[in-house]
Amino acid sequence: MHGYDKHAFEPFAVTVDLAVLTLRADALHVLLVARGQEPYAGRWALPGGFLLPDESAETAARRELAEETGLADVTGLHLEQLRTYSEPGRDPRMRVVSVAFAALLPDPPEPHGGGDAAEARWVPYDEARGLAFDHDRILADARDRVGAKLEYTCLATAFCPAEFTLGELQRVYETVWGTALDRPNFRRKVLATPGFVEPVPGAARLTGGRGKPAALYRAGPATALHPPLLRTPREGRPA
Amino acid sequence: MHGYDKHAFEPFAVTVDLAVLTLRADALHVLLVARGQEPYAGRWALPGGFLLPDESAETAARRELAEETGLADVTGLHLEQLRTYSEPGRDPRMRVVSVAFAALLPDPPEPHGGGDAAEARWVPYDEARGLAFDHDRILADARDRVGAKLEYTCLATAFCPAEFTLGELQRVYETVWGTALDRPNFRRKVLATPGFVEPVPGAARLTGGRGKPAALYRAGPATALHPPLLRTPREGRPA
DNA sequence: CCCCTTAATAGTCACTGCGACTATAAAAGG
DNA sequence: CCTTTTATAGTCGCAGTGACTATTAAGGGG
Repeated sequence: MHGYDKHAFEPFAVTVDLAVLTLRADALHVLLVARGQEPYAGRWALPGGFLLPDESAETAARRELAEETGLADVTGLHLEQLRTYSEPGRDPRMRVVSVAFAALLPDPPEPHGGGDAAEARWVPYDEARGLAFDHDRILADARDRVGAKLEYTCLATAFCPAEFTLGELQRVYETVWGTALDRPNFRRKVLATPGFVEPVPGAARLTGGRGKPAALYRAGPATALHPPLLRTPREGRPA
Repeated sequence: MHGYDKHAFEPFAVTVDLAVLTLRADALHVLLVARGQEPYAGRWALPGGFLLPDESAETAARRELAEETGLADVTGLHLEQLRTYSEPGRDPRMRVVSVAFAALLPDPPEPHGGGDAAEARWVPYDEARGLAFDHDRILADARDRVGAKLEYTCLATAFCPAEFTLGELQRVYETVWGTALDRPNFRRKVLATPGFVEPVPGAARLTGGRGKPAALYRAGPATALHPPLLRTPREGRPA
């Protein structure tokens, strides 16, 4: 009850764990670091670390994100608090309470070795199993949360660069959800939602693609989708 | 990271804070306790307390819920982890990291004095302002989360007793959302969602109400609402 | 240079879900 | 017997959307 002299309390170690997600080659990838020491030495784990004395969990998460990705500016990146994992046995050494975050990156930096991690790699989501601690669960929760928020928020643009085509935006949905979407219907829906995307004044993408050049869009001011873009899959996976 | 010998770490106090919500007289109420000591002595606060050494946050939250409500069995009650509040200045005495939960009660127990709280009261949500610490924000977050989850989950039944009428279920939505809903449309929507509610074999509520006796329903096995029950208000508040 | 492929964009059609509304049924109270 | 209250049944029309076809504009290969 908030009365420190009425109840003894145990000190806990508090960490943040980050599920850093991005899209590489039309597949959802997650940033993993190799553990160099026990426990779980040699296993892959989510990046993370301890809270410093004057940090909030959000501040610590953004600091870790900058360290691990090597990116100079992480201020614009979407950071989402998932939940806190506090089961007594989740770290075999001591009580560690961990606040988990999901981070969404538009352009993944190269397979780097930033921060103090021995090794860091982008791993396809489907191959990221057998992680250290309870990180399998944290990663699954991150994907669930992001997938759900795609339905009723404008979160998808967080996976896209500043200017993007509707095809790229659609591929975000298809990749995270693992379903194929009808292109004209997706287009109609996105453009009918005010503030979701806005066209870049006078531009079209030309020599890059194979087909007809697509118009470029920017993320709009809207944050919620009304009505939502519901997950109703067709049969196949995206080509 | 996660290498304890590479980085020093600060020990933190970890608490849980509970936004215990219920419906009394067609108004959303929250359980508050009066603080007896500094800081915020005399102010109202959300119930909560420290994690014990062998407890997860969920376990501690359920223990606190039982202590504060005085209920013998809290196993069936819905407990929802909101998020973790960890800003450095949120407790003036020391670093306290708090995992916040929302708890939903069907039948509120009488204005009790359970647990070790000096005084505990049910307070209408609209009058619960000026709480201690950052509890105003936690409470607002709780209401937002519950309101949002009513849209796309079957959470509303957590506010109802084991057997309830569709009118009671509708009043949950109207009270939490603060909007009036069309009764025939609500009924059609709920009954069209498989697994949301199921009729009690042979029962109807008789002498209690004023009008035609309503059929009784139980919560069904479904957990998600597809498609969702979107918040589209009419003009007035419920009578 | 023509044609095939690829991808973006435009448009159609029908069905579903839902908001708005009206009508009927079954109780209590005066 | 009437009014009031609440539950239940049903109707109508529109918006959103799934499924589908057509057209446009690029690149690549013969």
